Amino acid sequence: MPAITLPDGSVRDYPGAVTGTAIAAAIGPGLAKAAVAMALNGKLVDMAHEITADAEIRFITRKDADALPMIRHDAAHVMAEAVQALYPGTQVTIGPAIEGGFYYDFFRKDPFTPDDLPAIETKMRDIIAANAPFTREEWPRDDAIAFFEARGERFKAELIRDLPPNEIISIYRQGDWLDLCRGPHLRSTGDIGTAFKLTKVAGAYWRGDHRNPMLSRIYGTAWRDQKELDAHLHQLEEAERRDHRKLGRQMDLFHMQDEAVGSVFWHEKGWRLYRTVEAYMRRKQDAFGYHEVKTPQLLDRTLWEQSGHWANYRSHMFIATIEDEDKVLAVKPMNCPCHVQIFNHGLRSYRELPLRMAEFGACHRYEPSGALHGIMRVRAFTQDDAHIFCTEDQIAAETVQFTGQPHAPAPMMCGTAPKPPSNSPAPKPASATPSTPARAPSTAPNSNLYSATPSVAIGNAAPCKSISCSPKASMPATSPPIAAVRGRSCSTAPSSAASNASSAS
RNA sequence: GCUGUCAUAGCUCAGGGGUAGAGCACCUCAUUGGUAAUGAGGAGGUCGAGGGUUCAAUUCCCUCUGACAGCACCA
Repeated sequence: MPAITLPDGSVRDYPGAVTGTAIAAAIGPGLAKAAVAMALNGKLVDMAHEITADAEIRFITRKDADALPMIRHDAAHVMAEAVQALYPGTQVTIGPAIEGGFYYDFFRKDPFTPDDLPAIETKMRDIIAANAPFTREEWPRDDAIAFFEARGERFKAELIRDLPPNEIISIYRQGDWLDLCRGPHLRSTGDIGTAFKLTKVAGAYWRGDHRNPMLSRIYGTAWRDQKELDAHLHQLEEAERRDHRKLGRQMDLFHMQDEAVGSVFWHEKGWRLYRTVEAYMRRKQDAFGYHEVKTPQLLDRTLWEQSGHWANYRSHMFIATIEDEDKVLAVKPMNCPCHVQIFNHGLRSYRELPLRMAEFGACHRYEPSGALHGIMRVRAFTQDDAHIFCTEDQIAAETVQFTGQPHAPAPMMCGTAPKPPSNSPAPKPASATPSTPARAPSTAPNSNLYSATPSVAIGNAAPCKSISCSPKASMPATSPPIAAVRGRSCSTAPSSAASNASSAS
């Protein structure tokens, strides 16, 4: 005797199991026509889903935001049917909805090309026009595996085999075609509508692993109506107009050429912008108590062996040798070991901590050719890098301050810094006083000077997000353990710093 | 790196086995009231590089390099 509660609070009692379709029909023909799915106790399910217990339901129409991912997911199914109809022997794998659209990965000897898209799209429109209902079935696992294997669908069979043991194996049919799918789906292919477009083809590794076979992926975009589709396509055009590579050329800011792949030739106007940004960042980090340094770009391999970079990133490092010396140097891919060298130089006192060391470090990395992208992913770049040397006790506060800092209003004018708040661990950026001169960290042990640097690189490499700590060995035995908290992180610390370890994050 | 597409004038592109074309930009002259384009003329290219096929290659084939999209990577 399920009691169905509707969004308006009304309750309808049913003598037995009831489907969303029946409830919508009972409410009215308009809703019955418009409802394409329902939220059952907040979870999206098919209209044909049988409700057997008391529940709250809400119907989803095509106007509902929740309908959009379903439209896209269904479009992916229809695309897969179209592809298999047009290209027999093509194996299906997975096809999810994604932001802005959907894709489906296929396995096929000859990958798809953009020329194939119009035919597939036409076939999809036929399938949608046929308006075949989506129907759900639940199959025994072994039957499902046997079925897909018999059809030569080894990827699908593998997927089913790897599903958790208690997972229900559901199959969705649309006309003569079927696919393994968790659902839910719209009522029928016609519910997808016509506001979709296949956009591009691309390679993609099976299960996202480069050791696996390369699949052929087709991307599409799908929307609730033509207006939305047009708006989306328009947005893409606008984004293209604003592409930094295009603007860089139009505004004469920079260029790149084959003789220096992944490196930027800054023209006068571009370099002026660069310097403006750098000056801003330098003012900020001065004010936040960072000490700017400059370290070498070419360093002996022994240092990189110590740091662990040689073992982990050798294939991404540029190497330099000299004819009359038996030395191997590496162009630095990171600044970390260099900063540690400065910290190691001479005697240090815990009174200097936290010591925030910053550098506009010119780094080079041999990035994979396929990863290069304008001046966003390059092989030569300047890292706005920083390392914070501090006691274990200071790690939390430094980290909190660092991570909060990017959103803090700049508390300073050039050459000034905020007055350190009294010993509270959390920063109070908003209350910063802009007129207090910067304080040298060496005179302020355990102080709460604002820390952290805006971790933005100019012409950067891959994004770095983690914060890690490096133990440091050569401190006097009486001193507190030292940790290096870093803005832009590396996974390895100098191995010379083996003892006295304080580790975190 | 992988899959696919591509590489022709400064830019955006067309072309196609018989040593290259447009628009814009540029230069010259004329014009100069007019908000996305004044008129006339001119200059500008070893058709990415190297091989191969051919009487002949920018065009067809191969290799390489680079770009673009996605995937993988991203200290």
